[in-house]
Amino acid sequence: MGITKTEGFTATQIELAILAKAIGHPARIAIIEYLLKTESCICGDIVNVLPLAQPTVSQHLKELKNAGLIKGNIEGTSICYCLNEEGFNPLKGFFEHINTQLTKKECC
Amino acid sequence: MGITKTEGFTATQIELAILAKAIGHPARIAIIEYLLKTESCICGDIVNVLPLAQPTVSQHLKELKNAGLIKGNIEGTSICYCLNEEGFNPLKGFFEHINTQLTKKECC
DNA sequence: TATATTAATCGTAATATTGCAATATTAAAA
DNA sequence: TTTTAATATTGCAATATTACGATTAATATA
Repeated sequence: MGITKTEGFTATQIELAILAKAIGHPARIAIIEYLLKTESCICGDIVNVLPLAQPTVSQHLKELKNAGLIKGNIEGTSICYCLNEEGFNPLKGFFEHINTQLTKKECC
Repeated sequence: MGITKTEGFTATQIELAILAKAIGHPARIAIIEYLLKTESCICGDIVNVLPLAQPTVSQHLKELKNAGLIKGNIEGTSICYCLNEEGFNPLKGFFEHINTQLTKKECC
């Protein structure tokens, strides 16, 4: 079907899935890494860094923005994108949870 | 196109994307959570916990297995699935990296 | 051996994603 | 006001994903 069933899952599970899915593309990983290492929150030269056409990059930026992982500020003709710290919190918590639980058990 | 371009991205970026994508579905989040909290690595009753049909669950398990996030051991007619600790390391590292880098900068 | 039981696989319909060319939009600069 | 520059949006085509019924495969058990 291509459509993801949501009934029967918790809001947290759905939220985590949406966030992980947003990160689940090399271009979007690359964008996050770029925004992480750039001093000033650089804008549209993200396009020059990625091996993708401008509309495609714009689309990926939109998805990260929808997921709440980045935010964009208009600055003249260009737009300053940067990471949204709080956006990462649910996933951060999830991995911390995995980390503490996993060490307690050994099976298979 | 639906096909993800990989040329131009680093192996790490592609690896992280594949892992994040594998986690990017409520059912697969639910499976991970279930395996985390279950003492013994319980098997096919994962199907009973999820609001999805057995073939669908089987498919999700396969994807988690392909990504290296879980492993399965045959036990008679049933299969014992459990988390693969090392499989989470790349993402764990990625989020630690984000965490340390993010606090250093404040913009937008 | 016949029969359950459990889980994987196949086939398929519905929908989502990815990528890009073409075009539109927006705001600065000339 | 025209032009230019930077981004977003639209409209596809190609491919991937999701979900499930039907079936198969594999192993216990009677």
